[in-house]
Amino acid sequence: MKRCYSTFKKPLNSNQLQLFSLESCKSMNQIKQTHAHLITTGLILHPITANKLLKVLIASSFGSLSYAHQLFDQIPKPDVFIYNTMIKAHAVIPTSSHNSMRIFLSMVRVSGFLPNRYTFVFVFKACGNGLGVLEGEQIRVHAIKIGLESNLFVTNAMIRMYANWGLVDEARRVFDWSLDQDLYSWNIMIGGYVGSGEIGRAKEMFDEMSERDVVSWTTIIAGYVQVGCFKEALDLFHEMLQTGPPPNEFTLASALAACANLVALDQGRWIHVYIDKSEIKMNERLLASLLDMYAKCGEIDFAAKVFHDEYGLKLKVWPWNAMIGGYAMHGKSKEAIDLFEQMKVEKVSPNKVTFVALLNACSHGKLVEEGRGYFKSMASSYGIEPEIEHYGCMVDLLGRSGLLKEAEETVFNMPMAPDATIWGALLGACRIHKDIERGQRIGKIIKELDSDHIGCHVLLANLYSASGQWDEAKAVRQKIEVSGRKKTPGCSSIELNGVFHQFLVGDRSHPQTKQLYLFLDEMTTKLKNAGYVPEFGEVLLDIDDEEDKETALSKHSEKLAIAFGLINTPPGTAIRIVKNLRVCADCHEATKFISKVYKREIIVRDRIRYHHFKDGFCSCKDYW
DNA sequence: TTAGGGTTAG
Repeated sequence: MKRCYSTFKKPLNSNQLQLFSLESCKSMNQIKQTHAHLITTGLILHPITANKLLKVLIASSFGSLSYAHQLFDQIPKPDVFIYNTMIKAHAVIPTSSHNSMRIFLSMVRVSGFLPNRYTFVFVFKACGNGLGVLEGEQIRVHAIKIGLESNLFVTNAMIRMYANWGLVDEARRVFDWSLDQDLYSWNIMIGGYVGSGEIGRAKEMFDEMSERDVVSWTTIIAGYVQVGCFKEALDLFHEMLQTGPPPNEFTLASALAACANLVALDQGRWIHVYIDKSEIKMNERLLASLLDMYAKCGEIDFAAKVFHDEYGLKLKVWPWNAMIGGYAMHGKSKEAIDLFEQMKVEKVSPNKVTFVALLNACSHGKLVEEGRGYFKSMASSYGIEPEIEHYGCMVDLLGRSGLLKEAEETVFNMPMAPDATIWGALLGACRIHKDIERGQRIGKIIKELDSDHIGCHVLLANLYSASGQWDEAKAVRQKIEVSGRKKTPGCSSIELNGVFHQFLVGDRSHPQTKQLYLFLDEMTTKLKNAGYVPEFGEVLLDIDDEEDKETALSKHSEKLAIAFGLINTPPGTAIRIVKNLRVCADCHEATKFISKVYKREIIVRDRIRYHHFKDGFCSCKDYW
């Protein structure tokens, strides 16, 4: 406001006045009015004015790229600036990047301009953002001819382009050949390795850096989060706090993701306080990470409080998605649906992630009709075409609620090829409802596809053993072993005073092992006295002896972790466990009894959702 | 002298 006032006090010439009114445009209508005015006064012929109008159209939230493009087509003699502005605008939109190329070629061939270093930065961006290697190489030849290939900005854009294509070795070659590299070059390379899943090489480069800024740190921390090394990510975050630059909102979002996945509530809370105390600007993404952390640490009600307190960010879709996803995880389907309806009232447009969360909520609450309705509304009411993830949700929803035929039909009628997750959802449903015939049929398809998804084969083996067909189960297991692929071992962890303790099935590596197993024996007896009966259907090995079956069950990783929690925490405190796979029926039953017998709240997060055990009941109401 | 490169959900 102050600046506007002082600008008005100074006398302006008509040109300045036009530029000023352009920048203060608040709607498409105002832009159109100004545009008309620029035409009548002839000012539109001035390249700077035309470019300014283009920029407003491209950069403002209400502007439109197609209008900008129309304007661009009407400019009789666009200068290099205007060309570059248009190339850049199209470059950042993957579906539009071919337009960048078209404009570039027209600039060179029709107008006969020599591209400058800015031009190449934008065109390379477009190439890495939706165009192919052929186009990129073609542009590279142009750059070499003009002698701009060695310009640092251009080189960095090229490194980024190759990294985007997944050609990280070629990116590295450009990096190594480059005469000088700066912090950006290094950060782009590290980001490239991270994007290709090569966290080891990313870390090597990170360690070699003579100087690291906040982006270097954030990239490597986010990289560890991406590959599931949450502990390493958090360790690096602590190292950064001690020796590195102050974290920014990007860093904290990644650190929160690590806390969320480790169920490290104390550290997550610490970051929340850090955000409030420091100058970190809360944005919709950081808020979403914060809500996700609270939800994943079991504090869904507190997440809701934070969400409602941050009213200013309620116009963005990210926090809504985090909350709806959080409710879904906790099986609070009604709350998730209410929030989605509230979102409509607030006129926040949902995106595809919103529907994944919403359909998951329906799935966990067995809300078949609602799920069907929302799935249909995606395309008809919101213009969002369902993607494979949404079909996955539907297969899961239908299958788990027992509508196996409809679930199978959904898979066969999908507009895209089903992936391993889809087959897994269907097979999982067959297992829950003990539909051997269908399961075998699905299993055969999976075998034919020779899916790399090891989980599918394991599910098939489990389906056989759950129905007592030990020979078939053995055969599938042997095939898995022969193929040399490894089943992900069940692993549960618990945080105690900031230290994580991990347990595998039958783990004997923990220092407290002896005490732990003694406690487990005692615990099993107590549970049985309270009415607990082991569920042998979950014993996946061909064991004849009842007693041995029971021993196999009692060593499941979540039981070990819970026992460890019971031993090491004061009576009455909640125990938080995180498991990498789904919780098994027997552990689920046992944990209900533990919560009652030991008077503890036990919050277990499995691969898909939360189980909140209290007084002998679970929040999932035995439907998961 | 109106422009440039790197990092954040399911």
